[in-house]
Amino acid sequence: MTYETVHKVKRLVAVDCVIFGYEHEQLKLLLFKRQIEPAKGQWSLIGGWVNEDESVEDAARRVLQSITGLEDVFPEQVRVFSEPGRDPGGNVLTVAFNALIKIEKHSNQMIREFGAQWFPISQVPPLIFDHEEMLQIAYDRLRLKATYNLIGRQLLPEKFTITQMRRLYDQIFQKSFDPGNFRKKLLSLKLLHRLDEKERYESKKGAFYYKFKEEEEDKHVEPIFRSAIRF
Amino acid sequence: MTYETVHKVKRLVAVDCVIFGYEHEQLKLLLFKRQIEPAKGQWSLIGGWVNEDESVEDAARRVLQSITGLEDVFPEQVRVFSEPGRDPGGNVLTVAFNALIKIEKHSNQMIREFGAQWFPISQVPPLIFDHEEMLQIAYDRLRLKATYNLIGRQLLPEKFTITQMRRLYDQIFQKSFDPGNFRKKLLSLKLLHRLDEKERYESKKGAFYYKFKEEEEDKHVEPIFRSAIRF
DNA sequence: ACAAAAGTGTTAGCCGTACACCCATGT
DNA sequence: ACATGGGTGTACGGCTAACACTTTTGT
Repeated sequence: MTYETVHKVKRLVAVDCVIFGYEHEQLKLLLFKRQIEPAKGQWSLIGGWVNEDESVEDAARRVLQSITGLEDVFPEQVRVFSEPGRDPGGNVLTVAFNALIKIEKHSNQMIREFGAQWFPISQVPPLIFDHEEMLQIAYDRLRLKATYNLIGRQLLPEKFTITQMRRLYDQIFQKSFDPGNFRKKLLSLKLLHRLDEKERYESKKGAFYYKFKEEEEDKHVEPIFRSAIRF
Repeated sequence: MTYETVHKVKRLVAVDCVIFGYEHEQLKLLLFKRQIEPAKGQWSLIGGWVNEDESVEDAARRVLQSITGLEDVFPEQVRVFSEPGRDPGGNVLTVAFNALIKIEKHSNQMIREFGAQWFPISQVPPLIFDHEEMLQIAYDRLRLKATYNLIGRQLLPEKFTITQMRRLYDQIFQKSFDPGNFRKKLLSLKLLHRLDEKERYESKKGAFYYKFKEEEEDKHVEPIFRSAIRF
């Protein structure tokens, strides 16, 4: 440890996870009642300390696993927040992460244990410290990603209809995409393949289920809709 | 300091700056001969430790100021690199930053003092540790930014011709933009205003100088060219 | 028969790209 | 006069957005 011999300043390093989920045709955010002082009992993003010999990605995965019980989450860095005084409890450098979660899949018991609650994205309560700024930036990043990648694999069920995907995009961008145009654009990407099975509850006619093609993991695409870019 | 009472792991935190410049119609990168072990004498990005009670942005600005003598640099976060073992000298978490510099403006004396050298972006030597990955990601980020913002204010002289701006974009995207189309697109953004003065060296006819409008600082625009997005 | 969502078709307009072409001027 | 980059014009193709229209089927 070459650098240890000279005295260098070390910092407390944390991760904060912005956990998005999708349920009842609503984009939701998972928030927590803070367990420790300061600001105990107020709503916040879920965070955790980064251990020695651990990457921030691993720390985020560890935190997400402990909360949701899920192993297959893929947290993505948003950015670092390190203004002195951003956390009244100490000089903490935190790395914000985005995570997408299937709400129905995770353990609700864990959630209850941690005093957590899903909030519709349009009805988020006041948050501690700079967490509202973090959320704003994380949400912007999610929309940017949704513009250039077809997201939904981690938010929708394994098989889903075009309409379900459209409703998800409606939620993310807070607008209504044209059903016909959305369908054509989506299928033109060739990232999905149709199953021989129909969804029969949402419409009389029934709508074919689709799945993501396995091989097209996170493929970078042209903007889904030009108008979606603006925000 | 609430969190200090319980023992928490602290980390060495550094910043690494990816410094882009533009000179002789070439996009360049400022690299340094590393002054300390390990890997002393090899090429690297310039880095620095983050002090207590200092944001990573402030640390990046401080490092850039100490190297270039410039006060008005606006480092932008790229992302965190924190894999254990990424730096053989110790367990260092580093935040990568992009910075754009007017090459002719900064103090060359400082540069010499630090064993620094400008490299054309296409002729970068091998770098230490994970700095090549950092550069790759930083460069991708620069191109993304150049797609949605008109950059150049910090790379070109105060007044410049449309052709000079086009050559900068040619360099950034490693392609040749069509002169006529680039001109029309650029002017349609209405981010520049024309001066009553002409550049007289590069062509017989002479080309009007343009300046950035002061009020349009970092305005978010539609993609400059659709084809520029792909990379 | 009607409603309601699935799915297809059509059209107008915008915009990117390619490329032709004139302009101004120093040699 | 001619070469050179500055600057303008045009035309084609592809895509978006708006919306009409057909299909299917449960009630």
